[in-house]
Amino acid sequence: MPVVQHTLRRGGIYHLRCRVPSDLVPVIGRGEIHRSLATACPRKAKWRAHRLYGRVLDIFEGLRGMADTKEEWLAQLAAMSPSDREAAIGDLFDLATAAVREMEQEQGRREKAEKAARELGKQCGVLLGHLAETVSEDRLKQLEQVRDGVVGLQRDRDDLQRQKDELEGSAIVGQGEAIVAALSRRLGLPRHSATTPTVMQFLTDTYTKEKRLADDSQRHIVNFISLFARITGDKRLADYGRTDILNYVLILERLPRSLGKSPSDKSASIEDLFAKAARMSEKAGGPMTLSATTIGKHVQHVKGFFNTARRHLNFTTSDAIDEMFDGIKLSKGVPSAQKRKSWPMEQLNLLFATPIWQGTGSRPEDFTKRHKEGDHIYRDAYWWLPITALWTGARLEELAQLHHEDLVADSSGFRFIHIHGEGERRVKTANSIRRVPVHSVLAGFGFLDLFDHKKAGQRIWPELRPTGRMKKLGDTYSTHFTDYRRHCELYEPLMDFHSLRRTFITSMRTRANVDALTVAALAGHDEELPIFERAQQTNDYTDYGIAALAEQIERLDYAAYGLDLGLIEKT
DNA sequence: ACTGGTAACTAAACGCTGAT
DNA sequence: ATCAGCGTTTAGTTACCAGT
Repeated sequence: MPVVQHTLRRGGIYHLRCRVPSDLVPVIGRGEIHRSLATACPRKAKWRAHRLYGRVLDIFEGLRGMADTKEEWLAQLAAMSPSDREAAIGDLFDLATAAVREMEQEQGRREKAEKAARELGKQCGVLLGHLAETVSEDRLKQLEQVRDGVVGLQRDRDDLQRQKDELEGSAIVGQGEAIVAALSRRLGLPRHSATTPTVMQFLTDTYTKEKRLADDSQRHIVNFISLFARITGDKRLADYGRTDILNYVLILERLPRSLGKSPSDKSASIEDLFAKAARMSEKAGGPMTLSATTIGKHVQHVKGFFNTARRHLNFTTSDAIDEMFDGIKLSKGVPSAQKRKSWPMEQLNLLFATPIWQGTGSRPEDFTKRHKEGDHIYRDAYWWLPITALWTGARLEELAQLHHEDLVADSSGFRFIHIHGEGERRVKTANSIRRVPVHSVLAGFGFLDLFDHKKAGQRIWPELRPTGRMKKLGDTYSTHFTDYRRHCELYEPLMDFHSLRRTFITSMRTRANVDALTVAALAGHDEELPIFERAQQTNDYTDYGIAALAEQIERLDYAAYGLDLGLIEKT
C-alpha cells in the first residue's frame, strides 16, 4: 500500500495517478490521469493528493453532466481535432493541480496569521505581568485563574474538534469502541490481545455495519468470515499469526466443493467434512475440493477483514498483515477454475428433440414436469427462452424481463429489442444497455407476435415470477432448466443456460466471421475482449445503425452449422 | 421455492517500466 | 515531469448449483 491512495513515487517525488472511469475513457481520451504532486514529503503529498483527487472527481462528474446532452457534446467534440480535445481536457486537470497548490499557499497564509495571533496573545501575557506590579495580589490570582480556565477550555475544545474530525465519516460515530480506538490511535497506543475483539465480535459489531454492501455481497462476507472463525476457533484478532493463516488454507484445501449445500454440514466437524470431500473425490475420480479461485477468494476476504480491523483498532501494522497473508502457495492437487462450455450443435439438436419442443404430457402450469412426453407444445417462456438466447446472445435475466414496448422499430422499419434498465428492469452493467436486431429465423418462429399480443407495460412472459433473494424473473427458470436437462439426460457440468450466450458469441465470431467489435456491440460487451478494444469500441457504438447490425446478425446461420431447425418448427 | 454455497465476471487500483 | 502500456491485485456483483 502506498502512503496515500492514488499516488505513486517516482525518483522520490510523489505523483497523483488515478483511473478514468471506463465510461469517460472515450471522452477524455486516456485511461488514467497523472499529475506530479511536486514534493518528496509524504505529508505534503498526502495533503495535495487528497485535494487534487477530489477535484479530479469533480471534473469527472462535470464531464458526465456534459455528456447528458450527448448530441451537443458529441458535436462539439467532433468539431475539435483529437489533439485539441485532449489538450482542452488536459488543461482542466492542470488547472486543478494549480488550484490545489494555491490552496496550499492559502493555508500557509492562514497559518501565518494564526501564528501572529498567538504572538499577540503572548504579548498580552507580558502585559498581564506588567499589570501585576500595579494590581493587588488577590486580584492577580483571580485574573490568573480566569486565564487558566480559558486556556483549559480552549484546549478541551481543540481536542474535541480533533476527535470529531477523526471520527467523521466513520459509520460508527458515537460508539464507544470507535472513540477508544481513535483515542488510542492518537496516543499511539497499540491494542493488546486482551482488548481486541474476536473475529465474530468485530464482524457483527463493526465490519458489516461499515461495509454496507448490496444484500448479496453482505451475505458473502458474513459467510466467508464466519467460516474463517469456525476453522480457526474465533480467537481475538491480535492473537492471529501467519501459522494460523497457513493452517486455515490447508484446511480449506481439503473441504468439499459442495460445502454448506447440505444443512448437515453446519453441525458436522471439520473431520467429517474432510471425509465427505474424500468420498466425493473418490466417486468423481478427481478432486472435488474447493478450487484455487475460491480458496484465493476466501483468503482475500479475510485479509481485507483484518485490514479494516487494523484501521479501527490499531492492533497491528499493514506490513504485518501483508506478511501474514501474502505469498501463500497452494498444494499441488488443488483444482483450478473451469470455464463455461458452449453448446455444440449436436447437443442442441438433442435439446430441441426433447418434450418441450416435441410434445409434453405436463399441464401448462406444471413447469417442473415438462420432461414427460406427450402431445402438448406450450409456446411459453420455457419454449422460447433457450431459442431466444441462441439467436440474440442475451443473458437470461435480460430476456426474462422483456416488456411489450421493448420491441422497437427504427425509421426504416427494422425491428430490434431494446435491452435497458428502465422501470422495473435491471441490467448487469451500464454497458449492457443495447439494441439487438431480431434475426429473421427468430422472427420466423413468431417472436414478434409475443410482443404484439401484449399490452403496454406487460411482460411478454408473465408466467415468470420474481423469486429468490434477488427477486429475479429468471431465478426459478434457471433451476428448472437444470432439472430438465438432467431428466432428459443432457446434463453436463458447465454447459448451462448462460452457455447459449457463449454459443451465440462464438458462432458469430468464428462461424459467421463477424468482427469482434460488432459482436461486442450486440452482446453488450463480453469478457473476451482485450481492454484496449473495449475502450475503443465504446466510442464506436454510436456508429452502429440498426440496419448495419441487422445485416451482421443475419450472417448467423445455425442451420449451416448443423442445427436441425425442423425440430423447432415442428409445432 | 428457499437457502447456503461456488464460480464467473467486472471495474478500479496498483506496481512497474519504457519512451518522450 | 508526463504519459501510456500492461500484468497483477483488490473488491465487489451477478449467475448458477445442490440439497432440502
